Amino acid sequence: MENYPILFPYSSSASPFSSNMVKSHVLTEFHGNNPNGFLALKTDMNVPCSDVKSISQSGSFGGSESEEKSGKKKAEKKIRKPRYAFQTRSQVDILDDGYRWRKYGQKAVKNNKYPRSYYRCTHQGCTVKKQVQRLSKDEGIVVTTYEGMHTHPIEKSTDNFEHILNQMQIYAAC
DNA sequence: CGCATTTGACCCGCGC
DNA sequence: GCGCGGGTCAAATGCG
Repeated sequence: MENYPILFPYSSSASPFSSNMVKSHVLTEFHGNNPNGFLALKTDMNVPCSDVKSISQSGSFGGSESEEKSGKKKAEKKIRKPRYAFQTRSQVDILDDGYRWRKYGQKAVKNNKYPRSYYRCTHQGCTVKKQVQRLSKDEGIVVTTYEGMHTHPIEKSTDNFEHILNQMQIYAAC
């Protein structure tokens, strides 16, 4: 597996942010552009929550709520799901937000030498999806696109205070 | 043993 | 009607 040069010495496979090392790393990254440390994350979100733009293509995107993927008997595919794009500066594209994600696909993007990863929330009934893509132009830029909203509590273990702090700030941004 | 990840195949919408 | 691009599924594999 072609991993990234950044390795997590901690065994927390699901908690990239669990290590203070990562924290300081991210902090440093953000600090480069924002003097607010973690708060910079929100500042770094050039695309606020109001950036709900309609996705005119990919009907499958809007059909994950309660419809199957039959793709032939869809009556209300007009409801486009909002997409939230977060552009962050990080070497790691696995930006853990506290939820459990299961990767279900990976595709290479045109005009991009890096593949795009598709993740899905493993929570039952939760249809939230997210995709992570990094720009080939700037490998330090990672675009995380969230789709849908979580209707369940975060199931992250509380072994990370920094993580929770981070979460609160993210929510506060919205 | 259970679950997350991987990777190729398949499917669908759109443009030509 | 075919080809392309993008998205998702699903079986196999690896790992904790």
